[in-house]
Amino acid sequence: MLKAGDVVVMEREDSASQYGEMTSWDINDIKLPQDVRQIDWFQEWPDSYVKHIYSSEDKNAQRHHSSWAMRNTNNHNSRILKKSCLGVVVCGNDCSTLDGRKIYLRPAICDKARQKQQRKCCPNCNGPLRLLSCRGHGGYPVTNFWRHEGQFIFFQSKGAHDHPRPETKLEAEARRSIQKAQTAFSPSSSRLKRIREIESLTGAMPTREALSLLLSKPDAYMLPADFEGHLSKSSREATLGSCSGQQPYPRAAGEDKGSREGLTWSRSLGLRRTPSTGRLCSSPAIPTANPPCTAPSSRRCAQPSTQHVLPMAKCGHDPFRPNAVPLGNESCEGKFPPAYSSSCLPPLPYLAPQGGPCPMGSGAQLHHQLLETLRGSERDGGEGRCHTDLNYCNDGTFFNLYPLR
DNA sequence: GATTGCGGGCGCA
DNA sequence: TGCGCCCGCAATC
Repeated sequence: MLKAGDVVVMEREDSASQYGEMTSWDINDIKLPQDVRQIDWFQEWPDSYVKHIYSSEDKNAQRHHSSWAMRNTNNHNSRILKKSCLGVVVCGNDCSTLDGRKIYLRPAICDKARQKQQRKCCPNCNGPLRLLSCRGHGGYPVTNFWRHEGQFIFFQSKGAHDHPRPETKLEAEARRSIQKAQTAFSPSSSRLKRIREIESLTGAMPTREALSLLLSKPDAYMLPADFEGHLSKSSREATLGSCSGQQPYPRAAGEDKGSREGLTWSRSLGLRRTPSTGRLCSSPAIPTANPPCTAPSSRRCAQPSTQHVLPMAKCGHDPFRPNAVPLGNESCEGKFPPAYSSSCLPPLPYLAPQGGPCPMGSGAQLHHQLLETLRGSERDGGEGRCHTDLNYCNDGTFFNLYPLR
């Protein structure tokens, strides 16, 4: 089996796909090449007519993973797995956040779940959601083919996506989890009720803890255990899957434009910072009002959360030509090491705080308090826990997951 | 509940 | 025959 440092040379060329593109094999060939000199780095966002050869030990390749929303398609060939792109779910009102970001949700893979998803409303403006189908392959969805052959997994993509990138699977999962958590901990949650009861019974000012709960958004950060577990799990999975497998896969620089791009956009969701302070850029991202949409802000903020918003004009991104983004654009990219991809670090959803300006000063204080609380629980939780989450906190990302108002 | 893989079946070119 | 698509099922998370 292939391992890092094995016979197979894994050159970190700018274009790991070059070899794949240059090869003459086709996924339908009876016999695929086995004298592979170079395997490719896993591509999260394969686009256009590309071919890749992955190691059979590549976890992502094993799972036929793609950050595009790909559904299984029956090609009546058990040797070749075929998947077709579902496109992206956009806001029917074509709304944007104040800073010009668009809503690009990940279509549910399951048909039923997708239909259900389309009955839901835009997390930004409460408008209808619309599925933007992929027509990048001669009017048909882009198709991806996977074929396991010996030590390698052959990948072939046909068609160029003619739509923006949806949120990644991790982002979508996080969004669902947060929505779930917010539903479970609505303002009428028992915890808040209890605080109010205590307050009314004692007639005293709320305790510091209770104050924190009241001033901040209790239902935004008082998460159920399973939610925390979910995020941790996602972190672990992503780390195991993409970063710490048998092969210490750093991403191939150039060819990984797509992944970097996804990274960039993901970062821009949760890691916006003011350039000067390095803190989170709170104001532009806060949809205190949303002219294009008429939905009440309370509704927006009721499920703020996790809208997947992509930078448009601000970062000069054209979602249809994402690869045109200059790498290392600090204004758009986060501070994570480039070796990390969005599948390494669970992309964090952007949480739109409830209307009005966000008091960063007191927010930071409460945030610090929250961190201390979490650190305590982290210590209580034992050694086995993933510490990445706290790193997120330190990185400020936690602000976006758990907005303070 | 959602995802994923598989396979039967249908229509079309 | 190849392709796209729909559907249902089972396993898994």
